[in-house]
Amino acid sequence: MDDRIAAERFAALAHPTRLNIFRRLMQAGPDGMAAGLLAEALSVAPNNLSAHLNTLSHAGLIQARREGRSRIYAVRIEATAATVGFLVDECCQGHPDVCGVVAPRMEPVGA
Amino acid sequence: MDDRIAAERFAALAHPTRLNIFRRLMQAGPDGMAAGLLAEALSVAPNNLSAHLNTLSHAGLIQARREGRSRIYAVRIEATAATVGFLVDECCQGHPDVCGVVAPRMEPVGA
DNA sequence: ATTTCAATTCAACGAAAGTTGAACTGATGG
DNA sequence: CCATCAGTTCAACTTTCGTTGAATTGAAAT
Repeated sequence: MDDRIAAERFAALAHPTRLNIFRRLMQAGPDGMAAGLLAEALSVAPNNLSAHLNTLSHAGLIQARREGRSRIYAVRIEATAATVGFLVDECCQGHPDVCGVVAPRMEPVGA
Repeated sequence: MDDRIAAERFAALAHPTRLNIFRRLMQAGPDGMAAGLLAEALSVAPNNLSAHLNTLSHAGLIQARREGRSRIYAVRIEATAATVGFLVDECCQGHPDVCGVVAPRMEPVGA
């Protein structure tokens, strides 16, 4: 992944409100969540929320679809995974032990 | 980890130059690297670099020590690991498969 | 057609981040 | 003590970000 894209994605996550939005959308799963519900759940003004959603969208971390008069937002899983992967790769350079935090609980299927 | 701290750390990484600094310091390992060498390696003006190092420092991602007239910077591994962990936890909420991307090549021992 | 609801867009403002060049601190060597 | 080298700090400026309230789009219902 390009450094600039990575930086843009970190920037998108670098705000408490957006981090909350992201978390909620992650909890919501692939079906996503309407903007209005997000606004209410997080007590954010709708126009304000729109701006934040736009930032996350532009960074490629989320995606919107229309449904009736609502707009449903959902996390873009591949992009998110790639971002995690990028950070992990950065971290592991020369120090794989750092990444131990990521997948320490994995058990071989046959165990 | 507190959301605000996480956001601050993402913000610290949300800049191409700082991302490069961070990567170099990761490569350098626990011994770290002098500010001057970093400045030369990354072609960044020393005062500018100082500002970025300060941002990363304040976010807790790196640490400085004095050595002669140089100042040596090194990554704070625990903090870095915690940050990766935070992001992974966020991502896995309700969708553990996302984290699969991190370690997709793992083969069950018995397979 | 008009009203209503969901959400975004716009213009304007204040606050924060990034950059630049000059001045400064602190350690080393003559 | 004076010069020098490493690095930081400072003040000024520009750019970008975040927030606010009002106006707008687009879909649904009457």
